[in-house]
This record gives sequence, C-alpha cells and structure tokens, in this order.
Amino acid sequence: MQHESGHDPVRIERALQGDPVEATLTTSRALLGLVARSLSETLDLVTLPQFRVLVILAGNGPMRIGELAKRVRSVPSTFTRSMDRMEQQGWVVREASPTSRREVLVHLTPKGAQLVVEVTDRRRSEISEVLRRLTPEDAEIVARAFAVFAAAAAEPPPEDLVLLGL
Amino acid sequence: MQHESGHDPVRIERALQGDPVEATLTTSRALLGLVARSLSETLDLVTLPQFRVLVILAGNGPMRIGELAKRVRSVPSTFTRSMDRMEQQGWVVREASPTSRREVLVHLTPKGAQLVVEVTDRRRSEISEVLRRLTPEDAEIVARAFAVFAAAAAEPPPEDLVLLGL
DNA sequence: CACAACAGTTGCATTGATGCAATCATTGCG
DNA sequence: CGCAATGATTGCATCAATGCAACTGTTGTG
Repeated sequence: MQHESGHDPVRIERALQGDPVEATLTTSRALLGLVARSLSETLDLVTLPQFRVLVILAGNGPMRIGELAKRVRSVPSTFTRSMDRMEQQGWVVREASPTSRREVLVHLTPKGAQLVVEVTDRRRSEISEVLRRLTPEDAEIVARAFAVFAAAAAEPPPEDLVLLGL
Repeated sequence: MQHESGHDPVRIERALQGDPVEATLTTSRALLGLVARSLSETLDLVTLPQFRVLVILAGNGPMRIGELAKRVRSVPSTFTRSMDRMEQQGWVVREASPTSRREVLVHLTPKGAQLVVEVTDRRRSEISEVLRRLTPEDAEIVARAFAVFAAAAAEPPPEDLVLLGL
C-alpha cells in the first residue's frame, strides 16, 4: 500500500495494457489535481462551502435562500449566517423577491461571478495545456473517449458535485 | 452563464464534434462526481482535512508529525491538535521515533487504513460500473485514451491533491 | 559543556460551519 | 377574518481548523 503518489510502474503498465479501471483511476487523479490547482488560489478568498454557493448561483441564477440551503445540504439557520458573511464580503447580495415579501433571493455580485469565471478559465487553460502536449491524433482519440465516458457516467447529481464544489 | 449543471446541449455537442477541452471538462465533472460520491459517507466520519492525512499516511507509511503538517500546509500548532482529535478517535496513533526522542511518528491504525481502502474500493467499483455500460470496444478506446491523457497530464504534485483529499 | 537549532506541545484568540429551538413577518387557506 | 404553514432570522451552543507566541525537551555543534 506504499507509494500511492508518484508514478507507479505497475499502475501505468496495467493502464497501457488496457485495464480500464486503473486507467480511469489514474486519469481521475490527474484531473483532480487539475481541478484542485484551478481552485487553490480561490480558496484563499472563500471557503469551499462558500465557493459551492457561488457555483450554484452562477449555474442557476438568483435563488431563494432556503432553496440554496437545501442544495448545499445545510439548514436555514446555518445558511443565513453564511450569507451574512458572503454578503459582507461582497460575493452575493440579498434582494427582496418580486413575488413574495417573505422570500429573499440571493444574487451573485459581479465580483462573485468573476470568481467563478476565473476558476473555470483556469481549469480550461490547464486542460488545454495538457492536450497541447498530445499529437493531434491523440487529442482526437482523447476527446472521443472522454465524450464516450462522460455520456456513460451521466451527469453527476448536483448534490454530489456540491460536496467538492463543482 | 446559466446552466452550469445539467446536460448542456451545447457542451455535449461540442464534445461529440471533438472539442477536446470541452470533452475533458465534462469528463472531469463526471469523475469529480464519482470521487465525491466515493467520499460522501466517509465525510460523516472524518473531516476532509483529516481524510487527507489518512491518505498521505496510507501512501507513504508512518511519518513525522512536522513533515505531515508541512504536507497538508498546516502549522505545527494546528496540526498537533488535529492529531489529538484523530488519535482520540482511533484513526492514527503517535509513536516515539526510533531514531530521535524528540520526533514523533504518526502511524495509521487498522481502522484508519480501512477507511482509506473503503473509499478507494468504492471509487473503483463506481468506475467499473460506468465502464460496464460501454461496449468492450469503447472500453478499450477509453482505457487507451485515459492512459495517454494521464501520461500527458503527469502525476499531480501531492500538494495539489492534498487540497481535495486524494 | 554551553548554546543554538529543532520537534513538538500548549496558551490564547479567531473564524467558519453546524444545528436545535424560539421568534418574527408573510402568505395562503378554510 | 383567523389561524396554520412557510421563509427567514436570531439566540444559543458546539466543534474543527487556523496561526501567533511562548515554552519544554532533545539534538547537535562549536
């Protein structure tokens, strides 16, 4: 069980020989590293739970505070306070709902939206860089394979993604 | 910017047309969901920072407490207390170093090792399940492509992985 | 031997998240 | 209208993580 990190000759061997599970595991670690890197600067500014909120808002537009709380598996009391902090730091704003005066909608501020964009951009550019190291033929193979895999994996339910923030 | 989650027709289209970056992004989300799921039960037992520690120990064997702290970008004072908690809960044990009496080595307990194994197993089996949905030919393509990608991406530095816990 | 460097712990203070219970305002329904 | 349900906030209380500064013990070096 030693040597979980570092190029493990056995694992690579198996991957090249075509053990799909091992290849997928290795790739998932590579992608995770990439995701983590894309997030790392950002996590100096917001916490992971906070970033999840930003991502959800970026993806779905303004949302009721309770609905948002449910999405991140939090409870209203916790979440109200979390919003206090995030609003104070300028990532989001509370606004009265146009339909009901007891509902409060949370909006992303430009600053908050920007943060999410930066992470996504960073992620895209990191991916590009990896792909640039491939021959065009390999890149084509990879793209096709990824599309196939992604289709089979199905879009992960938001509750799962929320766990790690995107 | 709407609709970050959910099947985005545009993104899938581009993936199928062969935009490698989009395909990779989609796949990374799928894999992230999978990783998150493999972790979700476990995070009821330990925190993410704590799980990182378990993973590092599982991969490298017993380690000095300061070295471990450095790995997770923590400081000794923080880390001592984190070890207190983890030791009390039976995930790790402190043991005197055989070489120096001022050093303290942290060992994984069987219980701690087990936890890491469970997560990895869960991840493997989730991956298997996705791959089972592919035709053998597609699985072969995927395996080959993943191996290629993983090689190009290079093993992520441990500091990056540490950020998300494996 | 003496003193500096090192490894780890402890005191203290702060922050973010968590959640139960109670409260306030609003809404919708009988 | 009146009252129950709803949405959000507030009052606790707790816990994990963070990190500076001071301190204890150990090692190694001049």
